[in-house]
This record gives sequence, C-alpha cells and structure tokens, in this order.
Amino acid sequence: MPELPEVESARGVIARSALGRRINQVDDTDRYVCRPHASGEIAHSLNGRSITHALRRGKQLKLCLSGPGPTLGIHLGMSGRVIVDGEVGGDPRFDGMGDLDSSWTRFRIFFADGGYLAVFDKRRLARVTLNPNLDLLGPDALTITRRQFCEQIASSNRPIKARLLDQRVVAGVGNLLADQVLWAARISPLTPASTLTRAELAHLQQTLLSCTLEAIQQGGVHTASLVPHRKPEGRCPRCGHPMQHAIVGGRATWWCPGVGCQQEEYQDD
DNA sequence: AGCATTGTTTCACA
DNA sequence: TTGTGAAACAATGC
Repeated sequence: MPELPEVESARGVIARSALGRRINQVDDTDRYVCRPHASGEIAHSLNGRSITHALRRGKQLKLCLSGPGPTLGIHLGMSGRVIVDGEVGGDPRFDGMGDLDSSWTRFRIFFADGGYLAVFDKRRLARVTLNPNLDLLGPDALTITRRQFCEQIASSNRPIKARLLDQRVVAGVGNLLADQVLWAARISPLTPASTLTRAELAHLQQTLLSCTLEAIQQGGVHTASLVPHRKPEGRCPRCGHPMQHAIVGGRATWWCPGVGCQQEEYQDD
C-alpha cells in the first residue's frame, strides 16, 4: 500500500487536520513499531508539544513539533496508514477495523481536544522513530532534477527496475509504481541502466513524474492502469500480449514483452 | 497447507 | 572496500 502516493496522502491528512493541536498523551508501547526507543521515550518527547509541519521525503514522513525537542518520524512500511480523528491517510481501500481501539493500531497520539493521530498497520512493519535520518535517501521522486536522475540512475549497470527501487538514487518509488512507470515509458525492467540513452532517461523521468502525480490524484498507486494486469494470465492493456513475470531487483516484476511495448533491445555481441 | 506480499535492514559473498 | 543479492523481519490474504 504505501509507496510515495500513499505516503503523500498520509502527509496531507496530517497537514490538514493534525497541526497546532496540543499533545497530552502518547501510546508508544509497541516495541516492534516504535524503535529503537524505550517505551515511554517517544511519549516523553512529544507530550505538551504540537505538530507544526508535516514533511515527506520519499516514503518517509517527518513531523516537526513546537518547542525544543526531537522530530517524529513515521514510515508506513508495507501496509501502514495514518488515521487522524477517523480520517484515513494512505491507501484508502477499506480493510477493516482501522479504529483507534483496534489491536492493529500500533501507535497513538492523543490531543488535548479529544482527537487523535494513529498509525494502523496489520503487518507491523511500520516504524515510528525520533529524529529520523533522511541522509541515506536520494532526492524525492517529485522534485529530483533531470540531471540528478539521469546521472544517478545510469551510474550502475544493474537492471533499470533495481535502480528505480533504490531509495538512495531516487526516493519514493515502490514495486508497483516501478512496474507502472517502466510500462508507461515502454522500457524493459531488465534493461541495464547504463545502456539507456540520455533521451530515454529523460523520458523515463518525465514518465515517473506523471505516473506519480496521477497516482496521488487518483488516490494511490493501486489505481495505476497496469496494476490489475500484474498477475498470471494477465494481458497488456495496451497491446494484449500476455504479461511476463520474473524476479527483478529482488521483487516480483511484471512487464509486456510485446513488440513496441517493453521488448528488450536486441544485443548484437 | 503453502506461498506471496505495495518495504527496509542485515548479512554473506565476490 | 564496495556493490549486489538473498534472507529475515511480522502478519495477513488467497
């Protein structure tokens, strides 16, 4: 669920509904999600303050708070979402019991006005931290420059899909968005990154930008046109050719090997 | 029952 | 030392 578009949705909910509200209680007792801090450390750091800014870089959220003290990091992992006063930020698809009292609620901030901000995550791979370190992340997928994108992507001979998934190169692209972008740009995920031409790279970046913006607008990466066809018996929604499947960059990858779609270029040597 | 999973970190290895 | 890929992580869905 959470790739950049879902995290941006979560950021929006926080920015719209959670700013300026005094925090008077925090439940940080989940020892797996709230790490590596001792129970109560995050609570102690947040009590009495209020969120002033909700920032995002790639899939990482960083919340700034009033007064002295650390920032708060939220990463939604594989299946997390943020809920503010019952409003869901992240993948909007209903998956049941996103309530404050659900056993799948892993972290909660209570505001003095009676409202709350919660992190809900069935699979429990979300992370809540203090002073999240963003230094290992590359430029955000929405703001990376053409020059940064072309140079960094092409600086390795790994498959292009693996480069897109590398958060140090460009932050925010997840498995589904990577498949969507490569399909839209008609580039095989197996293509060695350093063999792409400057023009191909520039087009790929433009496609990444448009696909990401569209996914944000449509309410999540699961709305992307290729996603329903990433399955056995799936066919390319553009040319009807059966989709191909392989593990690329360590992740399940689907693409259309049809002529004029994402067919790999013939290598003559 | 067994396998897959929208993410990240760790570890083994070349 | 650096880059790469597999495994681990937790829990659920099919």
